[in-house]
Amino acid sequence: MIRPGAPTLEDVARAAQVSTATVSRCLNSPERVVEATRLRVLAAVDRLGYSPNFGARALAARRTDTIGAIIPTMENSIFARGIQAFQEELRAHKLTLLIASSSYRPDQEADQIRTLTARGAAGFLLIGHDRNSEIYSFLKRQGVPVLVAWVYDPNNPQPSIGFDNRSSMRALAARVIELGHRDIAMISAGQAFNDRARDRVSGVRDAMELSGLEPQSLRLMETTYGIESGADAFSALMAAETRPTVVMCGNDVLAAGALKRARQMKLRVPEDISITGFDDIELARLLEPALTTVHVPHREMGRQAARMLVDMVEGGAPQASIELQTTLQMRDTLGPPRTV
Amino acid sequence: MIRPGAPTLEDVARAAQVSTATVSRCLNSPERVVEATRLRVLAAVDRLGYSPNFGARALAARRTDTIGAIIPTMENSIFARGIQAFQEELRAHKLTLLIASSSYRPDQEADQIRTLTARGAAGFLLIGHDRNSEIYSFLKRQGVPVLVAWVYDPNNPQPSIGFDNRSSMRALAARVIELGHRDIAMISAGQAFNDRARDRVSGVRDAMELSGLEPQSLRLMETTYGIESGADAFSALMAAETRPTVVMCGNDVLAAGALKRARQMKLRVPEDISITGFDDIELARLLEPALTTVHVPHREMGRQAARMLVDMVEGGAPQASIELQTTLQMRDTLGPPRTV
DNA sequence: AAGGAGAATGTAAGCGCTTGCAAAAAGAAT
DNA sequence: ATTCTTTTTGCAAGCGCTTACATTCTCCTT
Repeated sequence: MIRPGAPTLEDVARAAQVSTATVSRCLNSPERVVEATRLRVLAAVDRLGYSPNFGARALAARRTDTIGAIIPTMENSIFARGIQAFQEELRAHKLTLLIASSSYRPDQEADQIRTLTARGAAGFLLIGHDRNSEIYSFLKRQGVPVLVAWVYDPNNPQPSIGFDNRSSMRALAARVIELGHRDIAMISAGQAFNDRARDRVSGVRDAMELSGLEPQSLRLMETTYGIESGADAFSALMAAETRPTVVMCGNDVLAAGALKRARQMKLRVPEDISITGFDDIELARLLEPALTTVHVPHREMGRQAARMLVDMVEGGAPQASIELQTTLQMRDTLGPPRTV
Repeated sequence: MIRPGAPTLEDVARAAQVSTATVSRCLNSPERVVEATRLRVLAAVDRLGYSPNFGARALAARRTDTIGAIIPTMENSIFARGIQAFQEELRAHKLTLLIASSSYRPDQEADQIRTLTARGAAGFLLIGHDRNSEIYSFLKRQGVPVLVAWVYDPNNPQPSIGFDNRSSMRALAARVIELGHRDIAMISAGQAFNDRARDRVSGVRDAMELSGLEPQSLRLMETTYGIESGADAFSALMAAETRPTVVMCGNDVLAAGALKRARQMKLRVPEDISITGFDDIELARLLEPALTTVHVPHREMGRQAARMLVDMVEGGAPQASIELQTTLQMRDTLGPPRTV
């Protein structure tokens, strides 16, 4: 795991007959070097195939220009669009983004945070508030600011940018109830260490309560993330004596699984059973019938998150959380219940 | 972009009343430190929230334990599964993977290669052979080995692991022709700097030639990557005087777009028009009707790629390319042509 | 109790880079 | 020409860490 021969600044300096300081300046503030010299140096850089050593540079300059982000999964596009926008905006600020994924596991997330910190992350974008307080204190001691995304919680002192998962889901559930559904089931991702999942469940219960339904009557199925999990949870729900008339899913991936299984079971959607999602990923429009879901402004969130985090890292000024609005995306998987 | 207060090895050493060498040993080869000392040191590490500085460590140890991978896109799951397996296998070898994406652009890929090299990548996984030779010579001068994946080309001296895109597509096209299709259209990703796309087109032409069809009669539509692009290309193809009876797509994402547009145009698949894909990503099974495509053993490829690359980085022994087999995944979007 | 082997720890050099300061070179003004 | 600026370049310290080597401490052996 060694790179013995890689050329160094000194090699370039020797080849160009200048000092290492001059080479360094050529690379970092070219205007401070007269053209003749600069050309000579850059030629040497090219000829030798020189590549600066980031570690050494960061060490000497005490600056890394690096931001870290840890997302629960890269396997699907739930976070892809937002992170893409985040990265683009960071690049405009000449910052590099280091991405890692945690597979929805708190321990892995903690690991990745340490790894990226070691590698110079000067600020972090993390998803959701829920995590061990040790991580926050570690980051505080390291002097690394954290911005939480995909949620908005004005009551949490930790700055965040995102949307109100609870009220968003409440709005969708209200629409569901308005259509006449009384027997509601829900497939949720694991609620431990996942405030988004919890809030979405609460949102459904809120709506039930507001409409005079018994919140406890919600048939809740908790499962791991993934299409197959969603499908299996759907089967379990449908195995009940009296079937629900609607299955609300905590996200589009679970909904895709539910929909797939519904088709396998020859159930017509939405005539026999309604299904809803959350996130509005690209997949939602491709499914047949197209998925009714909650649209989240991912790109906007990513872009604004980058700006906020840059401010936090540079200015150190405490940032106020920002709330983004979601919208109901009515498509074809939600209809009135069969017998109303 | 500074982290002023972050504790250093020296801070820990002082707190634990030992030398920095001992702290370093505690962290890297704990068995060389007597337990009493070790406990004291680790306690100090914990108390201070110490995190090692990767750059400094790499500098001193002349070792980075880091591998880089550059994939064309993270936006969809074409590469996700393979890279996931790749990463898991690397982790088993105590190596960290740094991932970057190039948006299918050679210049961005070159950039990312330089960036990750600077950050210590001791080996690279790259997709496909096609790239500027300068990049290869740069990497050679840096002493960084490269493994090419997602393709298998025994004629290329560069070691690779993957499958034969050309013969895989030929097999699918042969099946298409066997079903009676004579009027074949194809939607391909851009062929410039993309040997996979080129090979897949060649594969279709091969099959046509073998069956006595004129390869030049293939109606080829080249487009950028993405669902919408696939949909638009499909529209363009269908605007022709005499419509093709089958549209073969260079990958599943384009096929998803084509299928979506076909539905919008009220065409029945496969009765009115057949559509095929390539890759067999998760989406292929979710589409309605489910997509006929070529299955690629992504996980296997990722795992084996990791093993090969580790060998290359450690042993330096030149590796022989490995071929993996694809299989036809017949599902529901391919049928006989309408009038046969 | 002395000597020696082996284990535990410390000392200090140096990895490749940036940057404050000083020196040298190049113009500008007299 | 001479002096004064201003620009361009070099010198050298030091960023946080690992590791070869030197030193000290333990614990046997005799």
